[in-house]
Amino acid sequence: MFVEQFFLKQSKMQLSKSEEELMNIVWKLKKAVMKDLLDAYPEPKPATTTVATLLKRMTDKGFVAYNQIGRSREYYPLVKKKDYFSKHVNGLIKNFFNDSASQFASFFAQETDLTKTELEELKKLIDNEIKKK
Amino acid sequence: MFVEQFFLKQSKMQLSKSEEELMNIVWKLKKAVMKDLLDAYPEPKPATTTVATLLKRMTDKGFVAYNQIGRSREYYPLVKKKDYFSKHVNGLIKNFFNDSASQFASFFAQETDLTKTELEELKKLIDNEIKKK
DNA sequence: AAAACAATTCTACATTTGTAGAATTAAAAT
DNA sequence: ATTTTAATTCTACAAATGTAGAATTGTTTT
Repeated sequence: MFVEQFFLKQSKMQLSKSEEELMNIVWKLKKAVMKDLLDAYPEPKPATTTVATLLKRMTDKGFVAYNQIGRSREYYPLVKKKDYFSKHVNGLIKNFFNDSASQFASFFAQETDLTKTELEELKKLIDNEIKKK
Repeated sequence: MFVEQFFLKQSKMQLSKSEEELMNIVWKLKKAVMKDLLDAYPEPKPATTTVATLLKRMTDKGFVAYNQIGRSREYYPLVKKKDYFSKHVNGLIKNFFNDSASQFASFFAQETDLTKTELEELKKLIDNEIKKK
């Protein structure tokens, strides 16, 4: 395989559903050893080896790394949730809304059930953003 | 396999990436035979058989159906884009924002690069939503 | 009619994903 | 020191996904 292709693949790679679930735990805990991760899982918890496999794959994909602490490892995220998310949402937007964020926004405002208060807050927030521009 | 499990699976089932891409085309065209679908694909187009496989899987999953027109089929979506989407976005929200739509909203407002004009429009839209409540 | 085209079905196969047992090893608790 | 616990690595395997060739069969063109 060519090196360039390798890197392309690398950057393209994304987490699978269950990796995402685990990633979420990692983000929440910030730093965690196997036990912490397992504890954070809701019932029914997966087998330790399952989590280990996922962590390995996520490490290979460059989403987490770890510090060796004795014989165990303290895992931590390599990508910020925010960044991961932006990409994700932008993918959605690109895929379904002809790359138009505003189209998505209006969809979102209409289709999600935000309460009046939440909407008010959102409005405030947007006002702030407008001021920044 | 138990019937209940079957239905559970059914409802849980979702489209894969490339199925999603195709679904998007189906939504856009509303009704389309193989040729139309292939034409709508950007270069490099997949093999006809690839699309056929995807359509088969999507049909099995209950996302598209078709009318037999002579030799070929006229495919059409069984789920509305909007519905598919809501679920999708709600999944995102649940997964990453502790199920808080407003948290997602604020993330969205801050992290997506909407222009000033778009933000203004969004604000108007939100105002409308507020009035509806 | 012969050739070219369109669509479908079958078969196939490499990768990726979900899940976890077995074996090993070190550390912690009794 | 012996047992228990925690973590890791190795191996495995079924299901899902991405992709498409081969074969077949009508349909349309030339």
